[in-house]
Amino acid sequence: MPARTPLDADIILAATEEILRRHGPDKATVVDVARALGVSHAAVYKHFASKQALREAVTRRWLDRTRDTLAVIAADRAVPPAQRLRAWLHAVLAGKQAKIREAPELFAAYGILAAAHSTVATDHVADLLGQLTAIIADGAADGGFRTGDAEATARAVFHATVRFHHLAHAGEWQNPGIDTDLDDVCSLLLEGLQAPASP
Amino acid sequence: MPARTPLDADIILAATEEILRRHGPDKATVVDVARALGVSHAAVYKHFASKQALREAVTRRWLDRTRDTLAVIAADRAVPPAQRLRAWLHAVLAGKQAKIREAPELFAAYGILAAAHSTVATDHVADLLGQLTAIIADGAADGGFRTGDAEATARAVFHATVRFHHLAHAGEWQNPGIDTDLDDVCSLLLEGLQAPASP
DNA sequence: CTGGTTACAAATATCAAGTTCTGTAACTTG
DNA sequence: CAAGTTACAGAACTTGATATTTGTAACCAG
Repeated sequence: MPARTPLDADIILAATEEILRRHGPDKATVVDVARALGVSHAAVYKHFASKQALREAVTRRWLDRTRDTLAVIAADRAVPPAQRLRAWLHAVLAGKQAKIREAPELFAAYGILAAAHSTVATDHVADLLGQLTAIIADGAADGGFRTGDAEATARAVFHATVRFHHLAHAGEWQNPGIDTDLDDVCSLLLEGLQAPASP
Repeated sequence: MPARTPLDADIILAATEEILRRHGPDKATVVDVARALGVSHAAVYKHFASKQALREAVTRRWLDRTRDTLAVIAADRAVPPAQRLRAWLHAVLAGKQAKIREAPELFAAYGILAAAHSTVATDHVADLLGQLTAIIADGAADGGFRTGDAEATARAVFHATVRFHHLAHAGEWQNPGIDTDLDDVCSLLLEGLQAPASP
């Protein structure tokens, strides 16, 4: 019996996200997703080539929402670049803390994906690096940042703040001192970026 | 039949390290260690309270050797603090790369220990932080570092270089660009430390 | 021919059995 | 009694039979 509901990619993604949220990434099967939609599991394979592809699509959608939120902060010319950099880095951390709190299962799914070397993870990092580069380029233009290559500098800042955004350190984000720690690293980096001249 | 060999803690530790090296941390049992020494496994328990304690003792010995090597670099007053800081951070990375290359099984054992929240890991970090603090204190005294609290600054530097010493990032230490990456972060941090005045 | 179905092979996961390992205790010997 | 032994209970690991899941193919309705 066909034509119960139309069943397109979006509906499948929403259902998958729900199943993932409920069952967690290890126990969520595509049979579960199909059952939730009232179709056979082969039907979802008409829309997604593999379980891996389905997982990636869900995670990508989820990460893109984060990216868009952060983009607003990164592009806000009203805030001076130094302050904006600090705010952006704190927002990255706060966003991930919120994700863990609200959807630990989805967060775990992202971890599995990252470990599997999916492009979803590297693409997301590239997006964030782009935003960081924009902030630093702004700072070089009018905020007193002394930097030749904004992209290389962005990479260095990203590497120096790995503890505050890389999944491997998610456990430390619960520490009460984590925001102070980030502030301290920010201060050190901003000092370096804003230094009038190098010896 | 007693009194074949004396059997003290050191002999057991050496045998354990050998077994660990050969079998890896998951497959190495205390029965294996005892067999290698030609005694019953209960004999080992006369010297170490538990398998966990035995593993910790082996790892602690191993890490202490690293600590001592790095201490030489940290304490070398002949090298100016800025350069010494850079050299020390590179030595930390190089040391871990060498460990992975030469004794991946022992390295894995350390990872298991760290995950189990053993004090061995936190003690080692404390040791390294102490060395870093000493370098920065030297820099504050005579190397042109502008820092109020050497210990807090050391912590910030340690956090900012997490990618280059935390086990979670061991996979990235194979990347060809890793040394350049560390250099770039070092430069940024040193710029911050040496900045003549903050805005 | 789009959007679904059922049916099936291969890869994976689960579970209950037997086995090995950890840790303790009671025992032996110089 | 120091330095070991054997013996044993419970926890943790194999192992292999069974069940689920993934992914594909051949088939059907509008």
